[in-house]
Amino acid sequence: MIEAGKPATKLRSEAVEVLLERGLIHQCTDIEALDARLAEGPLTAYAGFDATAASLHVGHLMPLMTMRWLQKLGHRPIVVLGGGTSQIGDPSFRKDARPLLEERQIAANIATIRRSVERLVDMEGADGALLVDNAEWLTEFKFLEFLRDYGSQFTVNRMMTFDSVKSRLDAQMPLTVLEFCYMMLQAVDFLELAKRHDCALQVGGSDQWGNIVNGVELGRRDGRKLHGLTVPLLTTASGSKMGKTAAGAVWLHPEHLSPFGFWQFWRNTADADVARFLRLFTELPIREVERLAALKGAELNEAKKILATQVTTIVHGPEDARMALEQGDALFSGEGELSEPTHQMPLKALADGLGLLEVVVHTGFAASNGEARRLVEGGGVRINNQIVDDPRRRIATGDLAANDRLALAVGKRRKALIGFV
RNA sequence: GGAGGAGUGCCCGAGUGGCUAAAGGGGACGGACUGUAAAUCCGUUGGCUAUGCCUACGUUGGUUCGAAUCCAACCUCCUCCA
Repeated sequence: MIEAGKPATKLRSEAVEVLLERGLIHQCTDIEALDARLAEGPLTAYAGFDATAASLHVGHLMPLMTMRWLQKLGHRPIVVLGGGTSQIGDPSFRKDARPLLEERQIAANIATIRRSVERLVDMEGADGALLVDNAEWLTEFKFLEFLRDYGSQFTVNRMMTFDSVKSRLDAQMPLTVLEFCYMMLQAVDFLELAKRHDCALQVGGSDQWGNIVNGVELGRRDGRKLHGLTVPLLTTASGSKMGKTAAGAVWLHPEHLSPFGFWQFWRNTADADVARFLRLFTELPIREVERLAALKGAELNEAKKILATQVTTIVHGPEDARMALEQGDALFSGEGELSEPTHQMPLKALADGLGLLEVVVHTGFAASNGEARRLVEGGGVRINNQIVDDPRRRIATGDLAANDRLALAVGKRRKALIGFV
């Protein structure tokens, strides 16, 4: 296996060229072979997402952007929703087992994730992207058959060499057979997609490398040439994992993070990250990316707005992006206020006695009551533009503006308008 | 195979019986400054139905009124010897 990077020979495919240029390639099983294959003609590629949370987050955006580029360049994406694998839980690089999800929960998560995915890849037409659920085939297997057909293709020896499970074994934490088999299932997914849809490439996060390699190897035993590609781990210039804020992940689904909150996240990008993020998360021509990245000082703020608006357009659509841009401008240029609610809470809650902390947590600006309390005590929380430093403060009808709305701000940049209905 | 050292909170790392939800640093978040940036300075940094309760110092058991701290076994990593 070749780790990453630059092919020794000249590139032949536009796809590899674009993905490299965009910074979307971290590792590849065989970049030259993939390049040659992509140059030959349309290829079918897949990226899988487990339904472990109710929404995708910005970390998932990179494989999805890869899918978009491939589609744009004439290839066909398949997005696999892990209705089957989510029942197992991927142990990769995890210190302990995930709590097992209920089937109902998985189904609900999948429905939400599906909506985000449908925005990101074009499902229309005969050549459109496919959206499939691996429960379709994984739940069909009979245990003995599965063991005989696939269990014989894997050795425990090989499986234990993967870093993704090694950490768990080293830490002497239990790794159940259930979890250990996850990589087999993902490998089988790949082979199944190869058989059903002639899929020959799997794209995933760098933590998926082991799972992907297993699929490629399984394919080889079946006489197929499959390829694997990982996107880089998303980090900020300051070196920390990105996509998680103190209060949690940056969700793609509007119910979990409002389009305005999403826009704000990108608008708040550090100077040093602007160029890289424009490459990774927008589809602006490289020439334009370079022009924007070259802006100096405060002018870079324009580039950040363009970044935010572009990404928001891709994820939430042009309408929401435009509104977010307008609200952002109004909010930070002068006395403007949010005009549309970013969050909803039941009006009834007021009567029952609604605490300020609860509201802060509800907006996602704090992950727990304790954190919300600290924010309030530190003078970082404002209601209707007034700093409120009493954590026991309750929200009453009198706090609401017209239309039963409450303006809440945490820090200078995070603002919400809560609509009570 | 033998001898020694180590495993701590998101990360690094101090702590060798109560004053330890655990020094210090990084990161993150809030405040000041600014360009909704960076750097700098100040503050905060386990959870909860909260004058209390729960969870946390590799794992499991033990000693003790009381353990991250002592004992035993186990697991993993490092160094030295064979």
